[in-house]
Amino acid sequence: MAKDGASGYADLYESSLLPLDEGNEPNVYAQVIVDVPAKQTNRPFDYVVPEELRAWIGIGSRVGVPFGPRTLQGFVVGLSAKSDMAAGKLKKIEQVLDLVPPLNPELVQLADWMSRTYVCHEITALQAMIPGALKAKYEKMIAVADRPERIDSRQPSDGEGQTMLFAGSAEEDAIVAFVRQKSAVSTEAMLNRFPDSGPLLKHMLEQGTLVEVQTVKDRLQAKRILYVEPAAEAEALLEHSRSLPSNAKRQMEVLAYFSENPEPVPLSELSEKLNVGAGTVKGLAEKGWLTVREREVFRDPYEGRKFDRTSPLPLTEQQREALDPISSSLDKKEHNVFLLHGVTGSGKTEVYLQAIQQCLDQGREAIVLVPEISLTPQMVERFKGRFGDAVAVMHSRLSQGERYDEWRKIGLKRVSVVIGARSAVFAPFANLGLIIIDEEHESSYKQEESPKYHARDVAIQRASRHGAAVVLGSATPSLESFARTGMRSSDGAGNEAAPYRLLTMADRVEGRPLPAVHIVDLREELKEGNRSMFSRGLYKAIEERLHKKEQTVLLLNRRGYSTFVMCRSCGFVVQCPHCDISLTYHQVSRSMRCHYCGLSQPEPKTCPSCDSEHIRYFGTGTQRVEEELGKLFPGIRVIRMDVDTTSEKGSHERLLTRFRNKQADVLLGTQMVAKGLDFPDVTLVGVIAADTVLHLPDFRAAEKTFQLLTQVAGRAGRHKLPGEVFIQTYTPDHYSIVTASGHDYKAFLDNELEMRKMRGYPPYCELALVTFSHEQVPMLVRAGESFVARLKDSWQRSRHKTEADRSPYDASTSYFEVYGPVASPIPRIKDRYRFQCMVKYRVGVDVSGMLTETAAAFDETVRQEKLLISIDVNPQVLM
DNA sequence: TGGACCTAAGCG
DNA sequence: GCTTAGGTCCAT
Repeated sequence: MAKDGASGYADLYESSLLPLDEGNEPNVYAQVIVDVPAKQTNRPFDYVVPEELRAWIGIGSRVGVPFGPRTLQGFVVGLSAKSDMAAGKLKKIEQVLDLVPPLNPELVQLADWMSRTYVCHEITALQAMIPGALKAKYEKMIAVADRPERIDSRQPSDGEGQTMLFAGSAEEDAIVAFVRQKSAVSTEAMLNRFPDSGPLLKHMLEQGTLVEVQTVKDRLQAKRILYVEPAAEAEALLEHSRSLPSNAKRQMEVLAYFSENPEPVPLSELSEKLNVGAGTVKGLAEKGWLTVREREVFRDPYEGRKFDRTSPLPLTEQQREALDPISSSLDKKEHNVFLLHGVTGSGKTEVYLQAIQQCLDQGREAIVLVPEISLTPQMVERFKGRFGDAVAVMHSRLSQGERYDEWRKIGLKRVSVVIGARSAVFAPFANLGLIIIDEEHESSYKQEESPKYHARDVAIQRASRHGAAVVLGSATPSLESFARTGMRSSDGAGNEAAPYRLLTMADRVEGRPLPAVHIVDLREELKEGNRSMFSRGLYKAIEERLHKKEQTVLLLNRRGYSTFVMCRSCGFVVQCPHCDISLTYHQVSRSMRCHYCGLSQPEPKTCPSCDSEHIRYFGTGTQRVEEELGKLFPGIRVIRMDVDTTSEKGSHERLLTRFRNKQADVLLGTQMVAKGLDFPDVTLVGVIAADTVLHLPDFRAAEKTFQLLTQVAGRAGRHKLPGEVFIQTYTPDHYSIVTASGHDYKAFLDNELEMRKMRGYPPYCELALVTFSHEQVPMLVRAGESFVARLKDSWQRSRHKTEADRSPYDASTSYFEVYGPVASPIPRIKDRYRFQCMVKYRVGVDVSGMLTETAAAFDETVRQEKLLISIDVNPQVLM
């Protein structure tokens, strides 16, 4: 498929409904990927498109197809006039599940790219693109057996006249007629119509008069409500009204209403307005004066909310300089990737908004990705305020129905901007002009389940096919992205070609200063006898804010500090019996839970190991900080934000609104308080313990620490009042903490690149992680070692092929190393042991194919021995 | 020799 | 992934 600039896909989309190929023969064959995520079915199967469905089927259609003995959901990935299969062997597509194909040819192609790049089944990639509401649901239905003559049960053929038990053969005939008329009936509907037919049905199924068939259903239907409208002109209505008996007051009122308001109105609204019952309306409808019909409506999560319209703000010099290149890229409809490096509070959002505006003015569409937790009402408001109803919002806190409806608006061309988390990158637009990824360094853009895609890479892939621009925005760009701007290409990081263009915004708007940052050495505090979790500096600062009625944000980085239960006598830590990790203490239920397998057990009263009673939960949970705050500052109003307080739908928003309205002095929380929040009266930010992430066994630990500290520090002093930040730490000299306190990204970058280069980590190479799991360790060792050997061998052979056309002086060409197998950082999950090996390879080399092939050699073992092999290309988490 | 059980193949 | 055909093994 040629990519010919911007309009290419719009045309393709239109013509995808039965494009004709070769001599104008109609495309009667469809290539379908079926809903079976298995290696042997990971290819298209040919089906006949029946005449009557031909107008409804396009590339990207969801269909129900017979597959073996059952009916499955599938996606049409191709249409053709010919098929290699013998015509007699082909089956027909049974049903089309959507009026409009939910995917388009570009997305179908993207799924193919994903399955190759991220090593997953194509169906898995396709399913990731549609909302949960459309995931297949299979329903057993009863149909009349498809055969010329049915066995007449009234004449028993097999000895004993058992069928005589069912004397009501008339009922049998009635059932057959009923089912035949409806073509297929669910068991419930059947029992509704023939209440006591249970045993008879069973018999008819055994006899073969009736058969069970499977159909594909959606999990959810579009919401429909009843609308009422007049069936005649106003004059006629009044005429009818006069013909009513004088006591039919209600009916008259309704007719009078419609004579003045002829537009359709929801039945519920009408009954409320005129205080009439549904019966009254029904009566009028039966007389033929009114019409009642169902209409599809959207479940609008923001229904009734008014968003104040905003107009573009005048740009600062540096915003203008950042926008200009994006703008000219849009003008030319060229594919470019921009890395917008702007300090917190530099006004990145306004740049996004104006770029989107331009994109919309061109008649193209835009996608905005934000990390799940920063998709706050505040954020939504800014986009809805500027673009109104043209915006669809998609995030996990919507109900399945709401999400489905927001998504439908895209296909129905009701919206041209989508703002959402990771999966919104698949918004089925046909004419994309711009994709924005805010906080591009966030690890939540990487999906940890299959398909293990990175939204940033998928976005760039999509944009390149549309001639669209991509803007990656961050105050703390990931090293991978920064390296791709070519800033450090001299020492080999990233590609020489510098595929991304760097745009910098170094100052906050209106020249507001970045907050002053104090690093507090907790070791010193301890030495001087302060055993509290608040240093004296932070204590004084909080006290001061309380006094001045300003607000404080406190960050408790819970990772590594999660609440585990330990015995103070012997040091025993309660662990999961099936997974090698500590159980987490949940205060609400007073139980111990396993984060990995979901096991839940009561909190131990005495130590299981030494019987001591000195067993208690450890870790500075947010509750403990809250308690301590209460003790130190009596009367302080604290809002706590963590998994416990934000699990309920909408609670996240409620808490933030309360804080915004100054109903609290302190906002205390985990990572979720670090991102994107913007409150004018926050002048103090405290980090309780900065090094919790730093010591995790992850090569990105320093980067994550720097990002988190910079982000949270950016919450202070964003408006008129100046801000101040306290970072409490046991390692005050670590470069990630020192550079974060100086708001010095460049200094951090230089330090970190040095480390990465020395140790051979991204951006100096790329990684792939292969994890093996099995119930027995020896099997893992054997399989793992054999895998590594095969992989190395495979590389050796492929290298000889490619080296010929590469420069012999470029030593990095051959860079390919495999480490392991070694036990995973979490050595056991759900009673399965885990080993992993890590592959390091040169940036830009495609190792996916090699990994797929190598894994294929283990098919036998996978099937027979229940070995599991999981491949993660460019993993974010090395566990 | 019949039946329970297992495995590998095939699904259009 | 699920079903089924065909092969294996054992008890009758």
